[in-house]
Amino acid sequence: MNNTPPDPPVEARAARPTLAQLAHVAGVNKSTASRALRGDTAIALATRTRIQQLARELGYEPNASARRLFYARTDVIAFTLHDFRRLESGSDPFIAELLEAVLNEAASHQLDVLICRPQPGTAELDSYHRIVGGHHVDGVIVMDLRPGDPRITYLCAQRFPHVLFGRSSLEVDQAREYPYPWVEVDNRAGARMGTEHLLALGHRRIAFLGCGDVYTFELDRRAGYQDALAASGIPYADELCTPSGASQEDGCRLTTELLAMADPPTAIFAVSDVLAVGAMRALRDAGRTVGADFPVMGFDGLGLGAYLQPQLTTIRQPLGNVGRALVRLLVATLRSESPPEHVMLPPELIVRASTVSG
Amino acid sequence: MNNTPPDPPVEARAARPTLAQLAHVAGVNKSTASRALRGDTAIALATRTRIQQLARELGYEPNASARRLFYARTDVIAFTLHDFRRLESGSDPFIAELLEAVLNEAASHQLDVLICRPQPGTAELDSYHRIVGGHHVDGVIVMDLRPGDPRITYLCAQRFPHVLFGRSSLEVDQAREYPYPWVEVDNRAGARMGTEHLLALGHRRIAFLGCGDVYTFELDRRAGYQDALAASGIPYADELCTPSGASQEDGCRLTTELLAMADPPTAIFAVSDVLAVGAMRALRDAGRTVGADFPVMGFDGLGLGAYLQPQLTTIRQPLGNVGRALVRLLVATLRSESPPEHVMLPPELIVRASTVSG
DNA sequence: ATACGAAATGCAACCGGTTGCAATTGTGTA
DNA sequence: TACACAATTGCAACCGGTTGCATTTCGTAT
Repeated sequence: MNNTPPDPPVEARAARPTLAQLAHVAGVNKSTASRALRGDTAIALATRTRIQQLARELGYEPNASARRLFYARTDVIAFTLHDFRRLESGSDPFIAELLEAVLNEAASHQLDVLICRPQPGTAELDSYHRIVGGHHVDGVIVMDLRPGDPRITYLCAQRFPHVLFGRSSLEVDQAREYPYPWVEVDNRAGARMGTEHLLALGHRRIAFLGCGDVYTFELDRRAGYQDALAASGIPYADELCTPSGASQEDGCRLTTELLAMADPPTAIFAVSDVLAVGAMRALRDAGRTVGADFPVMGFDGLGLGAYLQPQLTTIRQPLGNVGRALVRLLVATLRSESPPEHVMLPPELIVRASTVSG
Repeated sequence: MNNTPPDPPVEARAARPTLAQLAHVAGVNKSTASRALRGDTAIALATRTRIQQLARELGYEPNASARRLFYARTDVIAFTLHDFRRLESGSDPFIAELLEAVLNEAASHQLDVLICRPQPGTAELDSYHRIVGGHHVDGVIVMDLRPGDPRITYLCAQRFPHVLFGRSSLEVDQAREYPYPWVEVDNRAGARMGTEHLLALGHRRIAFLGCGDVYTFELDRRAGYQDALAASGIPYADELCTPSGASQEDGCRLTTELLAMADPPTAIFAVSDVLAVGAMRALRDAGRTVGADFPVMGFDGLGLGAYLQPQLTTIRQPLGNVGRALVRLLVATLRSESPPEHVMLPPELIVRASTVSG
């Protein structure tokens, strides 16, 4: 039984032949082989099938770099992460859920996806220069936009195909159509809906837990929060809206500070589920009970919200739809099929035990 | 103020010049420009700085495809996902945590990362043929191995650089050194540790909740489970080890079936945290209390375990270390610096409220 | 002034595919 | 048998970098 010779487990290296080698074996010219493989009917059927068969036998695969060089096209798109984004489920599952949808949709368009995180210690735009200028990819998905985002400026100046998740600044986009597609969740309406939910529960001092006013999505959510207050005739209190940071720890810390105020808030609207988790921890540590007693709500609608105790009320972003739309619109732009589409998706209020008792 | 002309927001397309164009502007030959940009001291210092300066002004970036064609190297590595893996935090945060570490480590080696999910409806190996044969990437990270995994066979036959997270079959690797690096968490020891924890709590009928015997990691964990039973003189009961599937729902369903047995288990060891979550739900639905009363433990040590109510006892895999090691070893292989390293990392038992009461 | 070696730059081929066009072969018709 | 024309296939240039080697330019020693 076990008398197989002690070969190394790797066989002699398979040749992975080039087109020239394949053609040589087939006894035809490189160009003939190329046409045969692409199914060009100018090549006689017999020759065509013979070469295709041979290619299969030899395991021929066209060299991607050579092809890309000729076509000036890579069939790869980039998914670019901002510095603060983390994939780990503990800190930022948001990206993971979005990426999942992007990967699936990209696969169905025969595109590969390159994930780019800015190199630590380099300027933010460096990776864009390299990736975009060097034609590493055909298009870019950009998220976590800020007003006047320099990445957008660069991509537009280069006329490089891209799609935004979000918008870089309200003013510009309202004045004239942005010449590239974007997908956005109506953050303002969502935040208003969430704040109204807390107002309907009878709360008047509602803290707005943000991560800092840098990002457009936060500005929009803050505006929605203010809309809701104004509609109820409640004055906006700046001390209830101190920014914290993006992590759970930040949310926990700021909530502790809020509770120590002379006139503390009676409910918390967090700008993300992750911050809400931190707020819940702070409240628990302070001996408070999260729920109808002291409501906390998040924003994003991540899967983890359903695991929490109590389960988290949140504004769900349809990240699956967002991811699919991003890729679909980017593909349309690459094919320049049509003027850029701008998609605004509605968020959804999910009421759970963290704001109302079971 | 607002009297700026109604230009389109994109400026005239920046040229993104080629090397030839750059050289022409500089009044030198293509080859001189190339050498100047790479800092070749054969080029006079004055010429060199002049060309570098010009390149900066024109925003020149070398074309990646051309460079890759010449060097037969892409500086991209592939992270290949198996069919059943999902990134969403609700279903499989495992990948997200691993990927996070891989991305960071890759960035520090100046490598880009391509994420590959097999195209739906195509043979498993198709994406490997395309990516590997077509030189899309320099190396591949492979995970979710099965005994006799065809991907491994292919990669070895092609002598294509790769690194495994896990091993494809115990027998082969024990008989002789695998010629490529791998990183593994000691699944067998981990599962034994976990099972012993449940045994120490006095349990004798411990269910092993698996996702099917396809993957090596599960076979190893099952072996560790059996080791622990054997060491305590407890007979292995096949009916307590029915496989379920990979999702929460699978874990929930199988647990419900287990509870309906004539002689049901009194504790559950799940092969993954995700399955454990499903088991906990089934128990809650059945009116049982998870904890000292009916312990449930998982495997993986994902961040979500700390959010659960009760918090989940688990065997933590050091996914950060795994990810860093995978990239580091793959890079070493690409540089063929040294014979392949094989790294075995110890898992860690994290005892929380799902097996012992607070 | 002449020669000579070093310094600086240019020429051309190459990486592996693709394609316009020319050249060859083969078929049908006058 | 000769000729027109279609069907096949080959030649060569190109995509945008890189590099071996030849060539030019310069400073310096004789």
